[in-house]
Amino acid sequence: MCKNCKKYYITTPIYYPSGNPHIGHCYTTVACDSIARYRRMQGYDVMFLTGTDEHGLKIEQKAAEKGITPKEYVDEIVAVFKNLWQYMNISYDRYIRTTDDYHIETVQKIFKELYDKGYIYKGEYKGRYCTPCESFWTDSQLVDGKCPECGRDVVEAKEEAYFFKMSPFAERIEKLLTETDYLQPKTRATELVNNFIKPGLEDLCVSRTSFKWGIPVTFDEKHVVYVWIDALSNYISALGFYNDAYNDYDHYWPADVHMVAKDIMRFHAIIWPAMLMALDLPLPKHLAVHGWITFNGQKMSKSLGNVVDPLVLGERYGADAIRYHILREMALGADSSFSNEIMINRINSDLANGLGNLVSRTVAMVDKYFGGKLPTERQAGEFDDELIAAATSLCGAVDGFIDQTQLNLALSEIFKVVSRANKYIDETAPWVLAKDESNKIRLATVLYNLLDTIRIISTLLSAFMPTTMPVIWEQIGALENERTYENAGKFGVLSADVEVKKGSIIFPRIDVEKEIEELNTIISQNLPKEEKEEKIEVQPVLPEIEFDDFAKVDLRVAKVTDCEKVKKSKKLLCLQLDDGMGGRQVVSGISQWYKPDDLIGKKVMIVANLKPVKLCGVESNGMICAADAADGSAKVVFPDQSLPCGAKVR
RNA sequence: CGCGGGAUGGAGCAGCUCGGUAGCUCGUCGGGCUCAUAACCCGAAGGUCGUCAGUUCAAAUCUGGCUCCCGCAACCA
Repeated sequence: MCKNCKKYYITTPIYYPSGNPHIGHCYTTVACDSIARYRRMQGYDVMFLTGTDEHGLKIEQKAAEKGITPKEYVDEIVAVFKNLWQYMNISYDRYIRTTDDYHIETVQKIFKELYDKGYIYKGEYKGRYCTPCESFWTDSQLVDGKCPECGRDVVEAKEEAYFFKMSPFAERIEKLLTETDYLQPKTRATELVNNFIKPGLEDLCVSRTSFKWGIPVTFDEKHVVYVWIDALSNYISALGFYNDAYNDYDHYWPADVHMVAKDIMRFHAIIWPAMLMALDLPLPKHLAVHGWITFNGQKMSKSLGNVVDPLVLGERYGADAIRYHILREMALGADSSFSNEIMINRINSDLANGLGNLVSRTVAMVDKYFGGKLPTERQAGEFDDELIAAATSLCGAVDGFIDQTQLNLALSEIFKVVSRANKYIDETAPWVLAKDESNKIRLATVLYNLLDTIRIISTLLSAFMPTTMPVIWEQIGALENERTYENAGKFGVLSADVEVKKGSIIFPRIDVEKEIEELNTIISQNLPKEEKEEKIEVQPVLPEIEFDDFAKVDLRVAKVTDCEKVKKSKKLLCLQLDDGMGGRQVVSGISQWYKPDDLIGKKVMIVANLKPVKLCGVESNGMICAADAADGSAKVVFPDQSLPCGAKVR
């Protein structure tokens, strides 16, 4: 490692291993990997960190379901993650697990320091408590004011908890978001400021007593550290901050880039800076936020059966093709759609037709016209300058986009040169030159220019597609000292008598229709299996009640006379009902599954004597009976449509 | 009246800061070429730039109203 070089520290989030990795995990990781590789190529002393966030209630529960310890459970999944990263050729320097001893040590020390400094204080977490279940619920989780798990009464209760005081940092954080280039893209800054900072930063609950699978608070053993301080600290514990496992904190911190998906932007944009401020540590330089990968327009979801297994795709098309596709498709900040068709078309047009074919035809001509080895004489000609200019200026353009973490644009620049080179072949028509022996020198020049352009392209692309570029180097005869970053801005680097080696096709063209059919088959094969497995977990029957208890619930039949979406809400429909008693208005959270027209005119069952409440400012007098479907949606329970409005259900 | 982003040829996007021939990729159609992975190159068709009004000699671009989408927050009683 070069001591004089500038350092570069880049991180992915640490992923939560409550399930296997999917293509979304791949995006962040592949993007970071590409940047890390590019920086290394530029001569930076790079530290590239990834890992897993292994504590918490959900892991504890998942492990219990399988009858193994939480550690055994995460060990299994972490192996899957690491296997995928190996397959995708991820060059991380360090892999942190929050269950590692040194991380635990760091978190405990940080927690204590924040406590000693007065930023963490012991307080009370107020909520509704169900004693038999030993669980806290928020008001919104309660079902009819009772425990959603056992249906028993809950009591207003307080749980002891530690809180992190964030308000002292509000002003500095607001400035960080609005006045610096910390957040990329910056468009999201206003959103954060308006939603969280302006209303006043609330103190953050940073410990729990309700589960055990976490890092114990050293000075109060019944508490475990809750996710924020545990997970976010990984970025410095991995460097040896407050532990002896590593000792390069001083060298690498602050991070140059934390890359995250938009769902965890908030924690990295507000809580993490607040923690660092409280600890008096320097802040990371950039937070790069990218969007979701959507599948055929829908958000990825297991129940939709659209979770794309990166390994399956990789086996079919190669890890680099997958890497290329997700990097090329995803713009900083925006969502990007993923579908088999988009991916295959992209691979075909850019990789097979564009780059792969360029290499193939160039090498084939050198082989055919010169037996694989170029003569050393040259003769410049028309079109050369334009190609050379495009090739030599490429490196600078790519640098610029890498600096802004705009990898899709960097790739776009590179492929413009691929196109330019293909055009150059048409302009110079080597096959015509080859017909006349007197043009041999010119022909050699044209082919040399092409080879050297490919050398530049493939050098720059090697950060993005590390597996296949060496194959290209092999074919165009680029030696190790020729395919360096320094040479990416220069022309005429390949030796004059360069020798090519015809090889296999680098990116085979994919038969779109056939392939999509096969992928659909794979997906549909997986679907029924998943659906069977996903038969809903039948909730345990609630404790016995007396008839009198049931009689308290007044169920009625009512007809939907009108129905509309509650504006500014995603889930709520506002229904006007004819209940045979003059009508009433009910709000119901089924907007995702029912359009107003689906319900108007239908008769439904309602709970008629529920205490009225306001939802999103709209009054609701009762509730529509609905049941959970296997796919997680809700379905309204429709009574016999001939029943009169107001009929009592018994 | 919670906050923010968006609506541009069939699809996906750029252009809007600093008004003045509407650009790119894919797709479609026509032509060229034959070195190459039926790939490559050239050309064409296709857009009243969401809607209504205003400012202006001139608006995709500036101003205001409206409609619809998408995030965030809140909300499945």
